[in-house]
This record gives sequence, structure tokens and C-alpha cells, in this order.
Amino acid sequence: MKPEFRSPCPIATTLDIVGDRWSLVLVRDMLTGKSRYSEFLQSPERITTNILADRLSRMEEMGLITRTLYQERPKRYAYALTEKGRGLIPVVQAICRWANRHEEGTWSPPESFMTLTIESEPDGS
Amino acid sequence: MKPEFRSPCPIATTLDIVGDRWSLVLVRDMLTGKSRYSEFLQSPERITTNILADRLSRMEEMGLITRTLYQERPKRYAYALTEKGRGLIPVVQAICRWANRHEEGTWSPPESFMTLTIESEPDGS
DNA sequence: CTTGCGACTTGCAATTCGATAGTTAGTATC
DNA sequence: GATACTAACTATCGAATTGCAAGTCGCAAG
Repeated sequence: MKPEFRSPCPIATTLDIVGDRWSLVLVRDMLTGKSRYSEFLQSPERITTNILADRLSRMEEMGLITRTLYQERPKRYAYALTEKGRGLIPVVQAICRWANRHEEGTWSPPESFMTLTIESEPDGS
Repeated sequence: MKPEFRSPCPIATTLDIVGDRWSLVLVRDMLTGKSRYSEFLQSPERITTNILADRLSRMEEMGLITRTLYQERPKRYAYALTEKGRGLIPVVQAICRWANRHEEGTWSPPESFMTLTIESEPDGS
């Protein structure tokens, strides 16, 4: 039942976990305040429902997010990043810097996004 | 013929370019001194030849790498990162830090890898 | 008692992936 | 000069993944 990675290389391992076209988009959404299924569906990239359901359960399995019932009757769930998930903040920030520098026309993320930090980081920049 | 991205979001755009399980593994290989087709094949993740050929041509199209004939008769090619490709250094370094912190058993990259810098970066750390 | 919403699930065609086998060009060996 | 070998690909094919559309289920409002 252990997830099997291609190699112990940290890069290959990370790609085995979030190396697809959607996982980090969901991380972005959660970092910018979204928490519900229907909110993820509304993002401009238009993820489909089957992929969304699949990614959410995968990411939960991998310990990146938690799924909590925030309301009984009708049951409603909220998805939120775990500390492991929030640990990806520096990764998505680096990705944003790269895209802004090398791909014309990409949006500049809000200052508040680029200055997010991980609680437990030794460096609060 | 312009590559079409899902949205102008820098994260989604970057994932449209390198958001698969192999591209950044090849970036890693090139950053650690590999430059030839046969060398990439020998990495522990065992990429297959069709995927390797596909990724190399895609990455060349996207401006991440260059393919140069380094020897006539027999023709031999060397692949190297462009400045745009080397711009991904902070991304792969952030990925390494994340994996080392959150995934047990991942290799710690050599110091020389973690201190690589982009020539034109405003911050040489 | 039907309409609608949130959160999924199912079906299916199309694309992509992985394993393996084959090709092409040159070089080295017998 | 036939045989073997290596680098760098290309082709084939079944399996897995993706995208699109439609359907389901619980509930609550009108």
C-alpha cells in the first residue's frame, strides 16, 4: 500500500506526487482562499469533475490536504492544506517567478501571495 | 502555432510547459552535467526512448534547451539548458527542500546542486 | 412534488504512457 | 567486406489517464 516512487531522488519523488497538470493549481486555489468543490470548478482552467474528485482524494491520501465536514444537513465539505501541503508554498512561488520572467502575458500574482510563508520555516524572509 | 495555455495564471502556464512526470527530471540531469541522449536513459528513473525523444523535442520547442551537434561523423548531439531552462533552478531547489522535509528516504542533493544560481539573477544569495 | 444546488460518479472516446522492437548512421572487428 | 556494436532515434501496441457529458444522491426551497 506504500506509494511507490520511481527513485529516491527528491525531484522524481515530488513529481510522482504533484507532477501532473492539476495538483498545484488546486494548491494555488487553496492558498488563495478557496476551499470547496464548487469553488475549484469555477477556476479559469476549468477542471472537470472526475479529475477534481480524483485529485482531491489523491491529495488527501498523500497528506497534502484534509477534507472536513463543515456542515451537517446538507453535508458540505471543506478542503484545506495540511502543513505538508503548505510546504509547497516556496515551490509555487518559484514557479510564479519563473513564469513571470519567461512567459509573456502571465499574471503577476498579488503581493500577498508572493509573501506567504510557512509557519514552521526557519526563514521568514 | 502559439502554444495555448489554459489560463494566464503563471502556475497553470508553467504546468502546461513542464507539468509532467519527466521534464524536470531531465532538467535535473542537465543541471548535474548530463548532456547526451544515452546519459538520460541511464538515470535511475528509466525513462523510455519514445518519451525521452518526445520530451527533448518539446523542451526545445518551448525554448528550455538547445540541441547542438557537437561532433560530425558520427553525428552526435548535446542537449543543454538555455537561460530559460536554467531559470528553473530555484523551482527544482524548492522541490528538493520540500521532498527532503516531507518525504522520508529522499536523497539529499549535493551542496553544489543546492547552491547553483542563475547568472542573471538579481540575488546571488 | 418539482426545481435546483452541491458534491460527486459513471460511461465513453480520445489522448498519452510504458515496454519493447525496429531503424539508421557510422565505427570497429575479423 | 560481412558481422557486430553503439548512439540516437522511430514505430507499434496495449494499458492507463484525460476530457467531456450525463447521471446520481441528498437535501432544501418554492
